[in-house]
Amino acid sequence: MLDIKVIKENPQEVIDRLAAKGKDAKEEVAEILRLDGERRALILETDNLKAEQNRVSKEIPKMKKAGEDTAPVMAEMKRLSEQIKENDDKIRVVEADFRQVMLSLPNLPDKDLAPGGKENNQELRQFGTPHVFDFEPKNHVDLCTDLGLIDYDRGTKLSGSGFWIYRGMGARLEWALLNYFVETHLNDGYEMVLVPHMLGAATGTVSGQFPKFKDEVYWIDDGEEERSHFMLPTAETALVSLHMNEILREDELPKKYFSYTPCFRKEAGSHRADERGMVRGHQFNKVEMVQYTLPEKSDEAFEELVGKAEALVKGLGFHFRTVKLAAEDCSASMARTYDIEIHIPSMNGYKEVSSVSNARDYQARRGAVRFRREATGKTEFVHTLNGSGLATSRILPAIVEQNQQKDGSVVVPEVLRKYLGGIEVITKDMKNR
RNA sequence: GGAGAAAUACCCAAGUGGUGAAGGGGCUCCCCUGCUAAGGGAGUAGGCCGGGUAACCGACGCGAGGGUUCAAAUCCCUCUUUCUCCGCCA
Repeated sequence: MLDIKVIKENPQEVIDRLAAKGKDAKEEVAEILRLDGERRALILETDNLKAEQNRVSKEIPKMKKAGEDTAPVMAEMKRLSEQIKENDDKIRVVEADFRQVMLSLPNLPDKDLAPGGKENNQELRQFGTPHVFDFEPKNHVDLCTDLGLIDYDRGTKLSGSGFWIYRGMGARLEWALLNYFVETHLNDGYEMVLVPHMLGAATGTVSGQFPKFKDEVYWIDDGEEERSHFMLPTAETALVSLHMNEILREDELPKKYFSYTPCFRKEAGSHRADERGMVRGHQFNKVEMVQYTLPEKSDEAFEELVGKAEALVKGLGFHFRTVKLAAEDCSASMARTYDIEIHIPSMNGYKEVSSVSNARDYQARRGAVRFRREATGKTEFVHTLNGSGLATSRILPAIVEQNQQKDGSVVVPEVLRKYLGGIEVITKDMKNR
């Protein structure tokens, strides 16, 4: 949610900055200003009526004690009471409308972002060089099938298209990756948090996935939406809501968390021929990092998160590039996002393995996550940041494709070997182990 | 899943329709006491919203949301959470 003060003071700037994100907010901004004016006028009028009501209410017991006739006052108060009720109803409607429009506006992109979409993304840096093969490399679907790492057919049998099963060395490799991520984050001083995989609707609103993306998550039960649960699409949704409606102490910040969860997404209509295998499924494993910081410290925290994600990819020995997303390619809640992309030979291109974002105070406003500034005693909104560290669903395909050898075996990245009992190469004869 | 009880500030807790939501602990400041302990005094209810340059004023505020009433912590309804008991169960 944006700050109403900023919208009021400089509506044109808000419109201009949202335009960079491909959002024409002219109508919404006008509507917000109109509703805000209406709201304030109603509140002013009604507060005065209530002040009058409170004042007279205190007189009534005194009058009764003095034996005065209170009937005329009561009649007057009855009218006042009805007027107040009527106004309160109006305020409720206006505030609900106001909130709805406010929630629908995306976050302002940082000023240094290129406007427009993907085509304006800017590569910041590269690490390493793309792998070169002296034989015809196989794609990860064939490799995973041949090596018995992934059982696509039975995944489909169990749950339909978009699901797969990790088996034997495949499951162990997946688990090794998760262990590698967990251990790294622990060493960096992040708190490990295991969250519920089914979340209440409010969490989706805080992180900014709702109301826009309600149709992209799996809902568990019918009935009233506020009481329904959905399968979490990313641990960000849970971690960013952890301190909803709390006032944190300044010295508690920054809070650094990470979570491992499966992530569940409908991915409706996003199937593409070049995304075979494990690149896009309805369920995938991810370790997610989240920080809550002081506003003036969020840029620093952002660089830390990007550095951590890069270090994980580097540790696996991958060539990657870090890309600064153009305004329109950032998701609605985010002020800035860097993607880390690795090369997947069979896809002839780079695929995102981590996305690190700074939401600034946008999510904190939606969730009322505040801290008390010691110097002033006042509350302020925290900044929230998140980054994948990492999602395995694209790392495992990259490992098997980039580390494949001519005979179809796959070299295990060195950092993972200690989690695999020292195994250095995965071969066909390891099936079902 | 069923029955009962509960939810008031940092903690404990009083308060069943009427002017400022008791009291205690803790915390902060002051006094006294040669240190300590003890004692005395004062302060300590939040957050949001509205008006105002500000001091300040007003509205709201007793788990949440509605309702009854001139007036609700208090009465009614719905929901949430916690505790106790019963049932079911990996």
